[in-house]
Amino acid sequence: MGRAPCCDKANVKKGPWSPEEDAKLKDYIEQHGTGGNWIALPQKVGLKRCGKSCRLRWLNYLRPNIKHGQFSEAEDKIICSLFASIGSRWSIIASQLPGRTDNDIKNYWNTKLKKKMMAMNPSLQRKPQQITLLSILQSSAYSSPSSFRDSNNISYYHPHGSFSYSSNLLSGNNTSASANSFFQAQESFIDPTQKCQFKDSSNNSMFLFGGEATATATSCSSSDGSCNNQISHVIEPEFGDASFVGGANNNIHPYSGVLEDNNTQKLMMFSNAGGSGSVSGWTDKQNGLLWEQNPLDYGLDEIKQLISTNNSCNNFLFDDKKTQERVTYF
DNA sequence: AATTGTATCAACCGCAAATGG
DNA sequence: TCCATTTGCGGTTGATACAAT
Repeated sequence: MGRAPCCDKANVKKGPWSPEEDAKLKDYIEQHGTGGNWIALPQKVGLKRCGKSCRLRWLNYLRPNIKHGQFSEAEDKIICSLFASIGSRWSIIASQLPGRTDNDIKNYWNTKLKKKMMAMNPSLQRKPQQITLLSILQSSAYSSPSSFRDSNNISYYHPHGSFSYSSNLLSGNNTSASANSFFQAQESFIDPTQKCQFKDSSNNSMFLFGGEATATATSCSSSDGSCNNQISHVIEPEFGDASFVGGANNNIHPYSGVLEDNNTQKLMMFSNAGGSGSVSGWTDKQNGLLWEQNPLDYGLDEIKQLISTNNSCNNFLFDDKKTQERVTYF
């Protein structure tokens, strides 16, 4: 028996707020306050929303004096200094920046400021480091299409360029549903009755998995190096030609894995998120070394080191005690 | 102009802490 | 002290906008 939901999910509206909903919530709270109970609030206001959703909408957008848009240099410095001092405690960081919300700061850090900090200190750029395939298979979890994340929250990416598919790359009579069943089936992850083709965007070749009528293995052999949607690899049903060398049964997220083609000794990574995801295309297996640590993916300690060696932030470093003293909790 | 890739950010989710009976 | 409920938080997702090809 799981945890009781905070509201009746079936009768609750989700997704973006309409101007009418915003107006209702804002008017009510300005006149009556929250009443100290967010869960009961939506009913009082006449909104089909979860109480948590109302709270978030009020705190992040509707309450007075919210500041949106460009962060100033001074704000950047405060954010990076506090991050170096206390880590990703966004609500505390937000309490030092009047008008800014924790969500805003978190988004800003994750999408812009972290990259900006790294760009300012190229000496700290991590050198690409190859790791063994085996170590990924034993420790990784799915992170995002094209990368794996290990138990230290470090992600690894395929070093040979971009490789993604969306459901419209599936050919023939396959649908995104069949793609998902391909990725999600954990024990026999290739359904022998389903034929799935994927396009390798690096050279426009196609590769094929499964299918009752097994195609003869063919390879891409065009003279100009482009395969133009020819089938370049065929994985026969029930692993005739390929081995599943990573996946759910190897402690990898069930939607991700690594295939090895026994004939060519090449490897391919796949991962999936909902109706889209990625496949890596085939890559030579080089003594078991395949993936590189993502040079953009820093851990907390490295970010702290980066910030503390960066002049732009040196004047703003706090110690933990002082930070605590200055924080006001509401 | 169409397609594909990438960045952004609002909103959701699950968990832990806080609260109160 | 216990337990149920609510609140707050941080991580993550997914729709959309924008950029690149």
